Parts: sequence; structure tokens; C-alpha cells
Amino acid sequence: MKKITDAGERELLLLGLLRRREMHGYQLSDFLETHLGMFFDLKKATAYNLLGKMEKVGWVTSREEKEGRRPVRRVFAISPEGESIFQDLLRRVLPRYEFPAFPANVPILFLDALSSGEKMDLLKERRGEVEKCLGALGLHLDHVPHPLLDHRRRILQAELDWLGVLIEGAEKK
Amino acid sequence: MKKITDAGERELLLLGLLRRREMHGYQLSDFLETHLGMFFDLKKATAYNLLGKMEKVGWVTSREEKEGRRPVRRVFAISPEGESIFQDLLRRVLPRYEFPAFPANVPILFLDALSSGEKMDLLKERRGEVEKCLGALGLHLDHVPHPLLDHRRRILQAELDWLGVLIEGAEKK
DNA sequence: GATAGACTAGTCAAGATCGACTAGAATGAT
DNA sequence: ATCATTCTAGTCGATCTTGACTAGTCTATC
Repeated sequence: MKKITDAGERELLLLGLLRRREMHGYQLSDFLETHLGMFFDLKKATAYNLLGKMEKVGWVTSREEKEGRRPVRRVFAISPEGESIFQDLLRRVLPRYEFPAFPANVPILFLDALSSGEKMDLLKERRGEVEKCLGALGLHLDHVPHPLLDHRRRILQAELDWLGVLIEGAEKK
Repeated sequence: MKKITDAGERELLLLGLLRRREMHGYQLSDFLETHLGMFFDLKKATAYNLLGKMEKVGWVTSREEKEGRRPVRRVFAISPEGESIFQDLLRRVLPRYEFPAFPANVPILFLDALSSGEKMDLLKERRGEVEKCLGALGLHLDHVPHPLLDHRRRILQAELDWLGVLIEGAEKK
């Protein structure tokens, strides 16, 4: 229920970020969590792991850097080979689409274990959650229009419509 | 980029299946792969692992069974405690919603690394993939209408619309 | 009646993942 | 000045996941 696709999206992500400017690991993972965390799930420890592996195969290089009295840190940069991998991955991943898993839909399989009334209550509660997500999104959309935000809005709207139909169906029974 | 939610959906899935009838591990995982594989991703080895853990905590029981000259196999059944966990999980998972990760959208971050023309071509190729998914779905929908299939259709349609807008935007440039 | 291929029923080692932890530096509050 | 917090920068162990493998059975074909 975990693995959705792995055509190298994580590597693409890290390489793409390093392509903009070199960064040390903490900077990278902090950026991932604070700016991209709502879209992609790549934890700090995993990022470090990937950076290590990519360094081993020569896609990125690193150097130690000492600044002020802070502890030394390793600054990562993309290598020419990494750039070529990036270009390749980008063209390989972008045109593919595979339907992702929606583990949260497991309970839909077992709706008949619930009474009609309780089923409706729980579905409505879920609809409320989706609406909350959409609401939170509205704030972002005003400030920075972005394809990924638009994507999210459309997916959430689809969820909402679907739940509406489900609830209707449960109601008329 | 892997973990999307874990409120116990996998356990809920296995318990829910065992609730319908007892099954041995192979039967379960085979059913998962052939009938639910398009919706949920739970590999055989993972299912066995989970069954083992659920047995250890008493949510399921197992007995050995010998049939004909086949090798013995372990038949799993849900226990009363498992049933109560199932009921609890169902009510806990159903009302929640968390936006899933779409790792396939990573390349969207880096569209500006592509020329306008190539970008369009690749986006159109992806749109083709989504259309293929929708087409494949049509076949199923005729036979067995199911909320999960409807969900999938709506999500795919949202993807399609979104890609349409992206492509338009790239075109008019 | 021999060989090939698919089906049954699982196991296991290798690798991936992440929560929790460390430890020093800077900042803010009292 | 002192204490508590937060920030920086990363590491590590425990757990989770799965591709590949084993090993026996049945089925069909030539």
C-alpha cells in the first residue's frame, strides 16, 4: 500500500533542487519539508541517504564547508553526469502516468458493515475533512498560483463530488 | 515519497477480508493481487508479515490444514478481538481524509528546464496515458459499477482536465 | 512417460524508510 | 548572567517492504 511508482522521482527531485543552487543537506531537507512538504513526502533521513548514494555513483559531489563557528557541513552540488541523469529522468517521468493508490479508500470496501445512519454520518464527516483541505488551499491559491496547487484543487473537488454521490446514494435508501 | 497515511488501512483490509470467510495466506494475497491490485498495493510478503503480527497480538487465529497431497497450509480467521478492532478501525479510518502524495508530479516542478515544444509533447504524451487509463476503466464500469471505480474515473477526469489547462497554457506561449 | 509450464504456499535477505536522538550555536525571556 | 527554546546539521537503530527464491504439485503436450 506504500509504493506507488518508483521511476526515480525522488532522485529527480533532489537533482532538480541542486540544479538551482548547491546546498548542504540540512538546507535541502529543510526546503523539502517546509516548501514542498505539502506535495511530496521525502523525509530528512531519506534525503541524506539518497544524497549519499547519488554521491557514490557520481551524480552529485560534496565538499566540506566551515562557516563562522558553526559545525562543518557538507555542501552538495550536481555534477555534469548528474545533470545528464536529470535531463533523462525528467523526460522519462513526465510523460508517464500511473494511477496512485488511495489507501484511505479501504473502508469503502466495508461500508456494508455499518448501519445506514452511521455510514452517512461517517461519510459526511469525511466530506467535512475534504472541504477543510479545499478551504486551506484557497488561501494559497490567492497568493501564488501554481500548477501543483491547481492539481490539488481539482483532485479535492473530485473527491468532494464523489462523496456527494455516495452520500446521496446512502440517503435515498 | 512513500508513506501516505498509516492509520491501519492494511490491517483493516486484511481483517475485512477475513471477516467474509477464513482464508489461507496464499488465497488472501492472491485475491489482493488479482482483485484488489488495481486499487491497493499490498504485496504477498507484506501480507504474510502483517498476518503474523496480527496473530501475535490475537486479532487473527490460524490453524494448519492438510488437504489431499498438497503441502500443509495455515488457514487464518478473524478472532472476536479482531472483529472489535475491525469495527474500531473502520470508524476511525472512514471519516479521515488526507491528501495523498503524487510523486509523478515531481517533474512539474522542473518544466522550465524544457523547451516549449518538448514540454508540450511530453505533456500530451502524459495526457495520452491518462486517457488510456480512463479507457481501460470504461470496460469495467459497464460490468460492475462500484464506488471505487467511480472514484477512479473522477480522479482520472480531474487529471485530464488539469493537463488540458497546462497544455493550453504552454501552447499559447 | 518425459518435459515444460503454470499453480500453490510460502520464506528470506537486502534494501528502504523514518522517528528519535545527539550535540553544539544562536536567540529570547527573566 | 542564566535558563529555556529554537535552529542547525546530521546520524542511527528499529522497523517495514518487497523482489527473488525454494520446493513441491498438477496439467497439458508431444
